[in-house]
Amino acid sequence: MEHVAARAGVSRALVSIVFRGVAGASDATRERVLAAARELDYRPDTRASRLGSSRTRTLGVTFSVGHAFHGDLLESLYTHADAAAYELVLSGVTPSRSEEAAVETLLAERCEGIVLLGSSQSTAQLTRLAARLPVVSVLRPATGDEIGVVRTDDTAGLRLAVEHLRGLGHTRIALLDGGRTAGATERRRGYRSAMRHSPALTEVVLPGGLTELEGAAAARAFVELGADERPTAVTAFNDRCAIGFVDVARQAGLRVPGDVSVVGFDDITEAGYPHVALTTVRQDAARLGAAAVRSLADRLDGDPVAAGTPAHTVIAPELVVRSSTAPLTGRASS
Amino acid sequence: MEHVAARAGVSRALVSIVFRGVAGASDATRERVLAAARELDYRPDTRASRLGSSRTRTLGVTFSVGHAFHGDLLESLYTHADAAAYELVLSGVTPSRSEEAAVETLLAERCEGIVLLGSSQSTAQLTRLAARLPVVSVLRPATGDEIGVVRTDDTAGLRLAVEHLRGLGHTRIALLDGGRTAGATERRRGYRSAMRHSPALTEVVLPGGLTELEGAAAARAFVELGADERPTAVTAFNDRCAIGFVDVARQAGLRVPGDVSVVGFDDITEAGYPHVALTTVRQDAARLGAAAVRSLADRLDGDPVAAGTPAHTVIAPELVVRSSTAPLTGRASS
DNA sequence: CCGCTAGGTACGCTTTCTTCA
DNA sequence: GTGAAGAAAGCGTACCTAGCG
Repeated sequence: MEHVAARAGVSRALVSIVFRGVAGASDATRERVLAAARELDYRPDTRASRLGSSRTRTLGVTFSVGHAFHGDLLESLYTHADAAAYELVLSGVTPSRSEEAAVETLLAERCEGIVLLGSSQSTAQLTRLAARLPVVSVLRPATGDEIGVVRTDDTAGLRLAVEHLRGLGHTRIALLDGGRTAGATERRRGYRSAMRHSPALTEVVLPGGLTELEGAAAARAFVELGADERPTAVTAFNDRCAIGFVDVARQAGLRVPGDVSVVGFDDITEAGYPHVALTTVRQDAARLGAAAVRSLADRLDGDPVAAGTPAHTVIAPELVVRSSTAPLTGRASS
Repeated sequence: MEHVAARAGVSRALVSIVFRGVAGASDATRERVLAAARELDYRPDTRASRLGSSRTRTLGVTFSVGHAFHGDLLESLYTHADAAAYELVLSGVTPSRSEEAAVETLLAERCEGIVLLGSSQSTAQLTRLAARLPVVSVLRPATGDEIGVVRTDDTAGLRLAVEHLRGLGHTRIALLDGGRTAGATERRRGYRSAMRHSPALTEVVLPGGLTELEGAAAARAFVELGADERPTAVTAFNDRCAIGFVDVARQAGLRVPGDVSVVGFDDITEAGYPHVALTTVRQDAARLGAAAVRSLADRLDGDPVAAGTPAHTVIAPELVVRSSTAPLTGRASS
């Protein structure tokens, strides 16, 4: 920094002013400083700047590595954090690296707030963490006043799915359940409430899960059902589960959507590929990420309204109709 | 830190010694300090520790968010960095956040070395970066003495695939090419050299790519080929491409492996699912990650042998035979 | 020699102050 | 009033030295 100051013929304080982008330097000087920095290949040391200032302006994020939808969320988080003048520090969760460990490193980095993507921590753990610094849980509903929540209206999402299938004439509609995964309870509730809305509908809940593997297993169970009692439509916990289901159903000779209509959840990139063309309930990654950053930024930047109990932002899902669903035909099963 | 010292009845220097895990404190004191820290919920500030010491003991990693195989690599990197007493700082690449930007933030964090996963930077950029600090490119071959490379032997991988198919009696074997992606050139070379090994083999190169989308497109082109000239086997750029190909081929009425055998590359988790059961060339994520960390650690920890030209580590791939390949039958096409 | 204290400097910045043109 | 210099304190550690029992 001193070298840059010397080269630009200014004081070190000026260099600091220029790099922080605050007022106090003329455009000419600003350009001179930046030129000197470029020539010396200098860039401010983020460790030192965070130490020096009272604020670190850093948000921590835990995410599951290799999780497609988390990738979409990260993209949105990067964009909105940048716009709000925050930096992101990432901490990955892997089969051998727990979410707790990931959070530990974020705390040691002294980030000011934490975004948890699809957290699997207990409410007690979340509450303890939220007592320490602002926390927002994305995709996972959480109780407690201290913790911000940003999620899709899962219940409404499943209602959309069921309504869509009912509108196509289906009455026996199965749910591929998500078990104890984040959001699964809400989706089950949405399914049940939509199904009970009309007495003509028959509920069938099959164990599903997060991945194609569980969708495939569910499809095998589905095929085992006699043609008479077999549902004519299925709404899955998520897209990957739906895709696994479709694969195995087709391998077993069922036509999709001819014999069974399938609806997913998330709208991951793959769902939109022409050869997949999965009808699904879209979660809006862009808005989820924006809301997560806003939740933390509002609290950190001292918005007195937000300072109290953090809001629970629930974003409306959207049904995306593609080619995995079709009207019920006379012969429901082959 | 001062509070912890006071609570444990020791000096600040002792607290530092305990948390750095260096010699100079008795076990009893060590326990007392840790207990005090636990009670006060104290943990050392990594920003400050890195500032204070001459070494940051930090490795930067760029990766593509949502990329399944990068997730596997990250897991391995976390494990081995930890073992080598380095911390990892992650910087994600997204459609709207370039690899250059990702590297910038890593440099500003003052990490001591950089791991690039599937870099798409030019050789000139890589060379410039490598002149600044130790760099290792994983999955992407790179020329230049300054830059470490850790990759799978892509050429050998495609030879394995072709040999496997030839051993099953196939002679018309197509390649779904990866274009300009990292490693594609090497795989193409492996394909060509293996095919030319035997005059009986007929080369067919179709444009493929990284995702199911491109595999699906290749399958459409494949189906268009007359049954006579249509290859009986396909080796794809990677698993996702292979999976897209299989999906569309089956939708078009071709049997896999009855009418066409398919080999992938990578061995992503999905390839091993029973309903997918893709024969593929496995890249060993665990060893790739280990080698990447070792490459940097050797150079950083002053191993005089490694200090010169960093090694190019090439890891042997392994053929994993599942159910997407079968012997050529009398009627090669339906 | 070990375990420890006490006090210092260093790290690379931020931030605030006063001063000057 | 605005742009800038220069000084000084501080951030939370690491690390060193001197010294004590």
